[in-house]
Amino acid sequence: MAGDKKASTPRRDVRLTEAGIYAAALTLIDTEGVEALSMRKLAAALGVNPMSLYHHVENKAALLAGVTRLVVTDVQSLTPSGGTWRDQLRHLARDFRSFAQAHPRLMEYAFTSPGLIQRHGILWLALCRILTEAGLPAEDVEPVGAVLASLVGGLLLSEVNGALRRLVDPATEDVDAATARSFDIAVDILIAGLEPRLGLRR
Amino acid sequence: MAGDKKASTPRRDVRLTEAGIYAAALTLIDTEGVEALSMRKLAAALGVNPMSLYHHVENKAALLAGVTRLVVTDVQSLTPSGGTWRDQLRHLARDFRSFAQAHPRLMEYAFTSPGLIQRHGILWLALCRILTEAGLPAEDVEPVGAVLASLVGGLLLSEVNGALRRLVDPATEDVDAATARSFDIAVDILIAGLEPRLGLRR
DNA sequence: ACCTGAACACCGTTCAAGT
DNA sequence: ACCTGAACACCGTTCAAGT
Repeated sequence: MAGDKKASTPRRDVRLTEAGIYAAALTLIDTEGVEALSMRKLAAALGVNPMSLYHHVENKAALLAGVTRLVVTDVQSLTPSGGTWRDQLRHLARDFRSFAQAHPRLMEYAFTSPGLIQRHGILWLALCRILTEAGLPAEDVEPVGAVLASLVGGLLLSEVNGALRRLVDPATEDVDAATARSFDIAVDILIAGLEPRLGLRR
Repeated sequence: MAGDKKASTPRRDVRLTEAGIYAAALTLIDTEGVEALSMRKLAAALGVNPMSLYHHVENKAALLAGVTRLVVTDVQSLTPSGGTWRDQLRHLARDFRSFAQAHPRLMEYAFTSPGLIQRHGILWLALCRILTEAGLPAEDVEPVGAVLASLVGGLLLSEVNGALRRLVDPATEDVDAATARSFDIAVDILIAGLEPRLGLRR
């Protein structure tokens, strides 16, 4: 109703800002995919000269990194909450998944390049805390955590890029249910697989 | 000694062929990465006009798919062999890993796009067979197999793109040993996690 | 300080023309 | 049949110039 031709942000002369650029880039990515994002198209969406972007963003790589950072730090809402370590791990995995599903096109890129899960990032710290509380020996927490994060990341990537859908029987009618089930299976396997590594205390 | 400027293949007038194009593309990818592969550079490496490629390959996407297929069907050497299902699964995982490590730059791309692991492909069939023989209920074989493939794929991607290296303590001196250990941890977790899903027979 | 136009060195791909 | 040159519609980015 507002702007038909100029996408959703006709912010003509509103003064360019780094955050504004990231926001516009994100909606472009969500709509058309990362491969469709170009500095020139982004500038056009913002109603600005392509070169103006370079005053706020170093280059395209930095732009993509910035957008990813913006989205990933948005997941602050991780509820560590109580429950058994199993429940907490399951909860964390779900958070990770819904975060991936919020911006699947971006995730296709983000999972590919390293640095999605940051050391000292929220996901990482939460994961390590849960593993420690579960009774995993201290020296195993980081290596096992890294492995778990990579495994789950891979699963989410397969879900997001359709590889999982292609592997599971293609005749499935309810795709969403099938991939949700896949996710549950994965988390169950990982939790059960963790069990023997924990200390004697349950 | 032979050709210094023209890369390794100075195949001037040897008549262009689909296989030759794939081979040249693969060495280019192995050397400089997928993002450095362009139709024009590839043509230059072959000593040929860029447009000539289009007589043997539909477009760049088909080229990449072809190179991936070429490499992936090269892993025929999967030794199903005997041993417990645990050993066989471990063996299969290692095959998958060494295949990823043979062409890491290509894998960065291949893991990202769906279709690396094909239904009815060798890896997939071997995986399903092992799971069946392990005693996994028949209706679980495909969903669990899809999940395992995605999980391991994610781990290998993290290894290949450096995400894993970044997550595990960056002060590690022997990086290869650390990522090899990560892989062993992952496979152990997956095998242990599979255990409770198997039938009563061991 | 912020923005811009012109320009450079690239892309993938189409198409009509050559042999 | 196979190859090519010119051309089209794009890229990211630099740089000197404008306000």
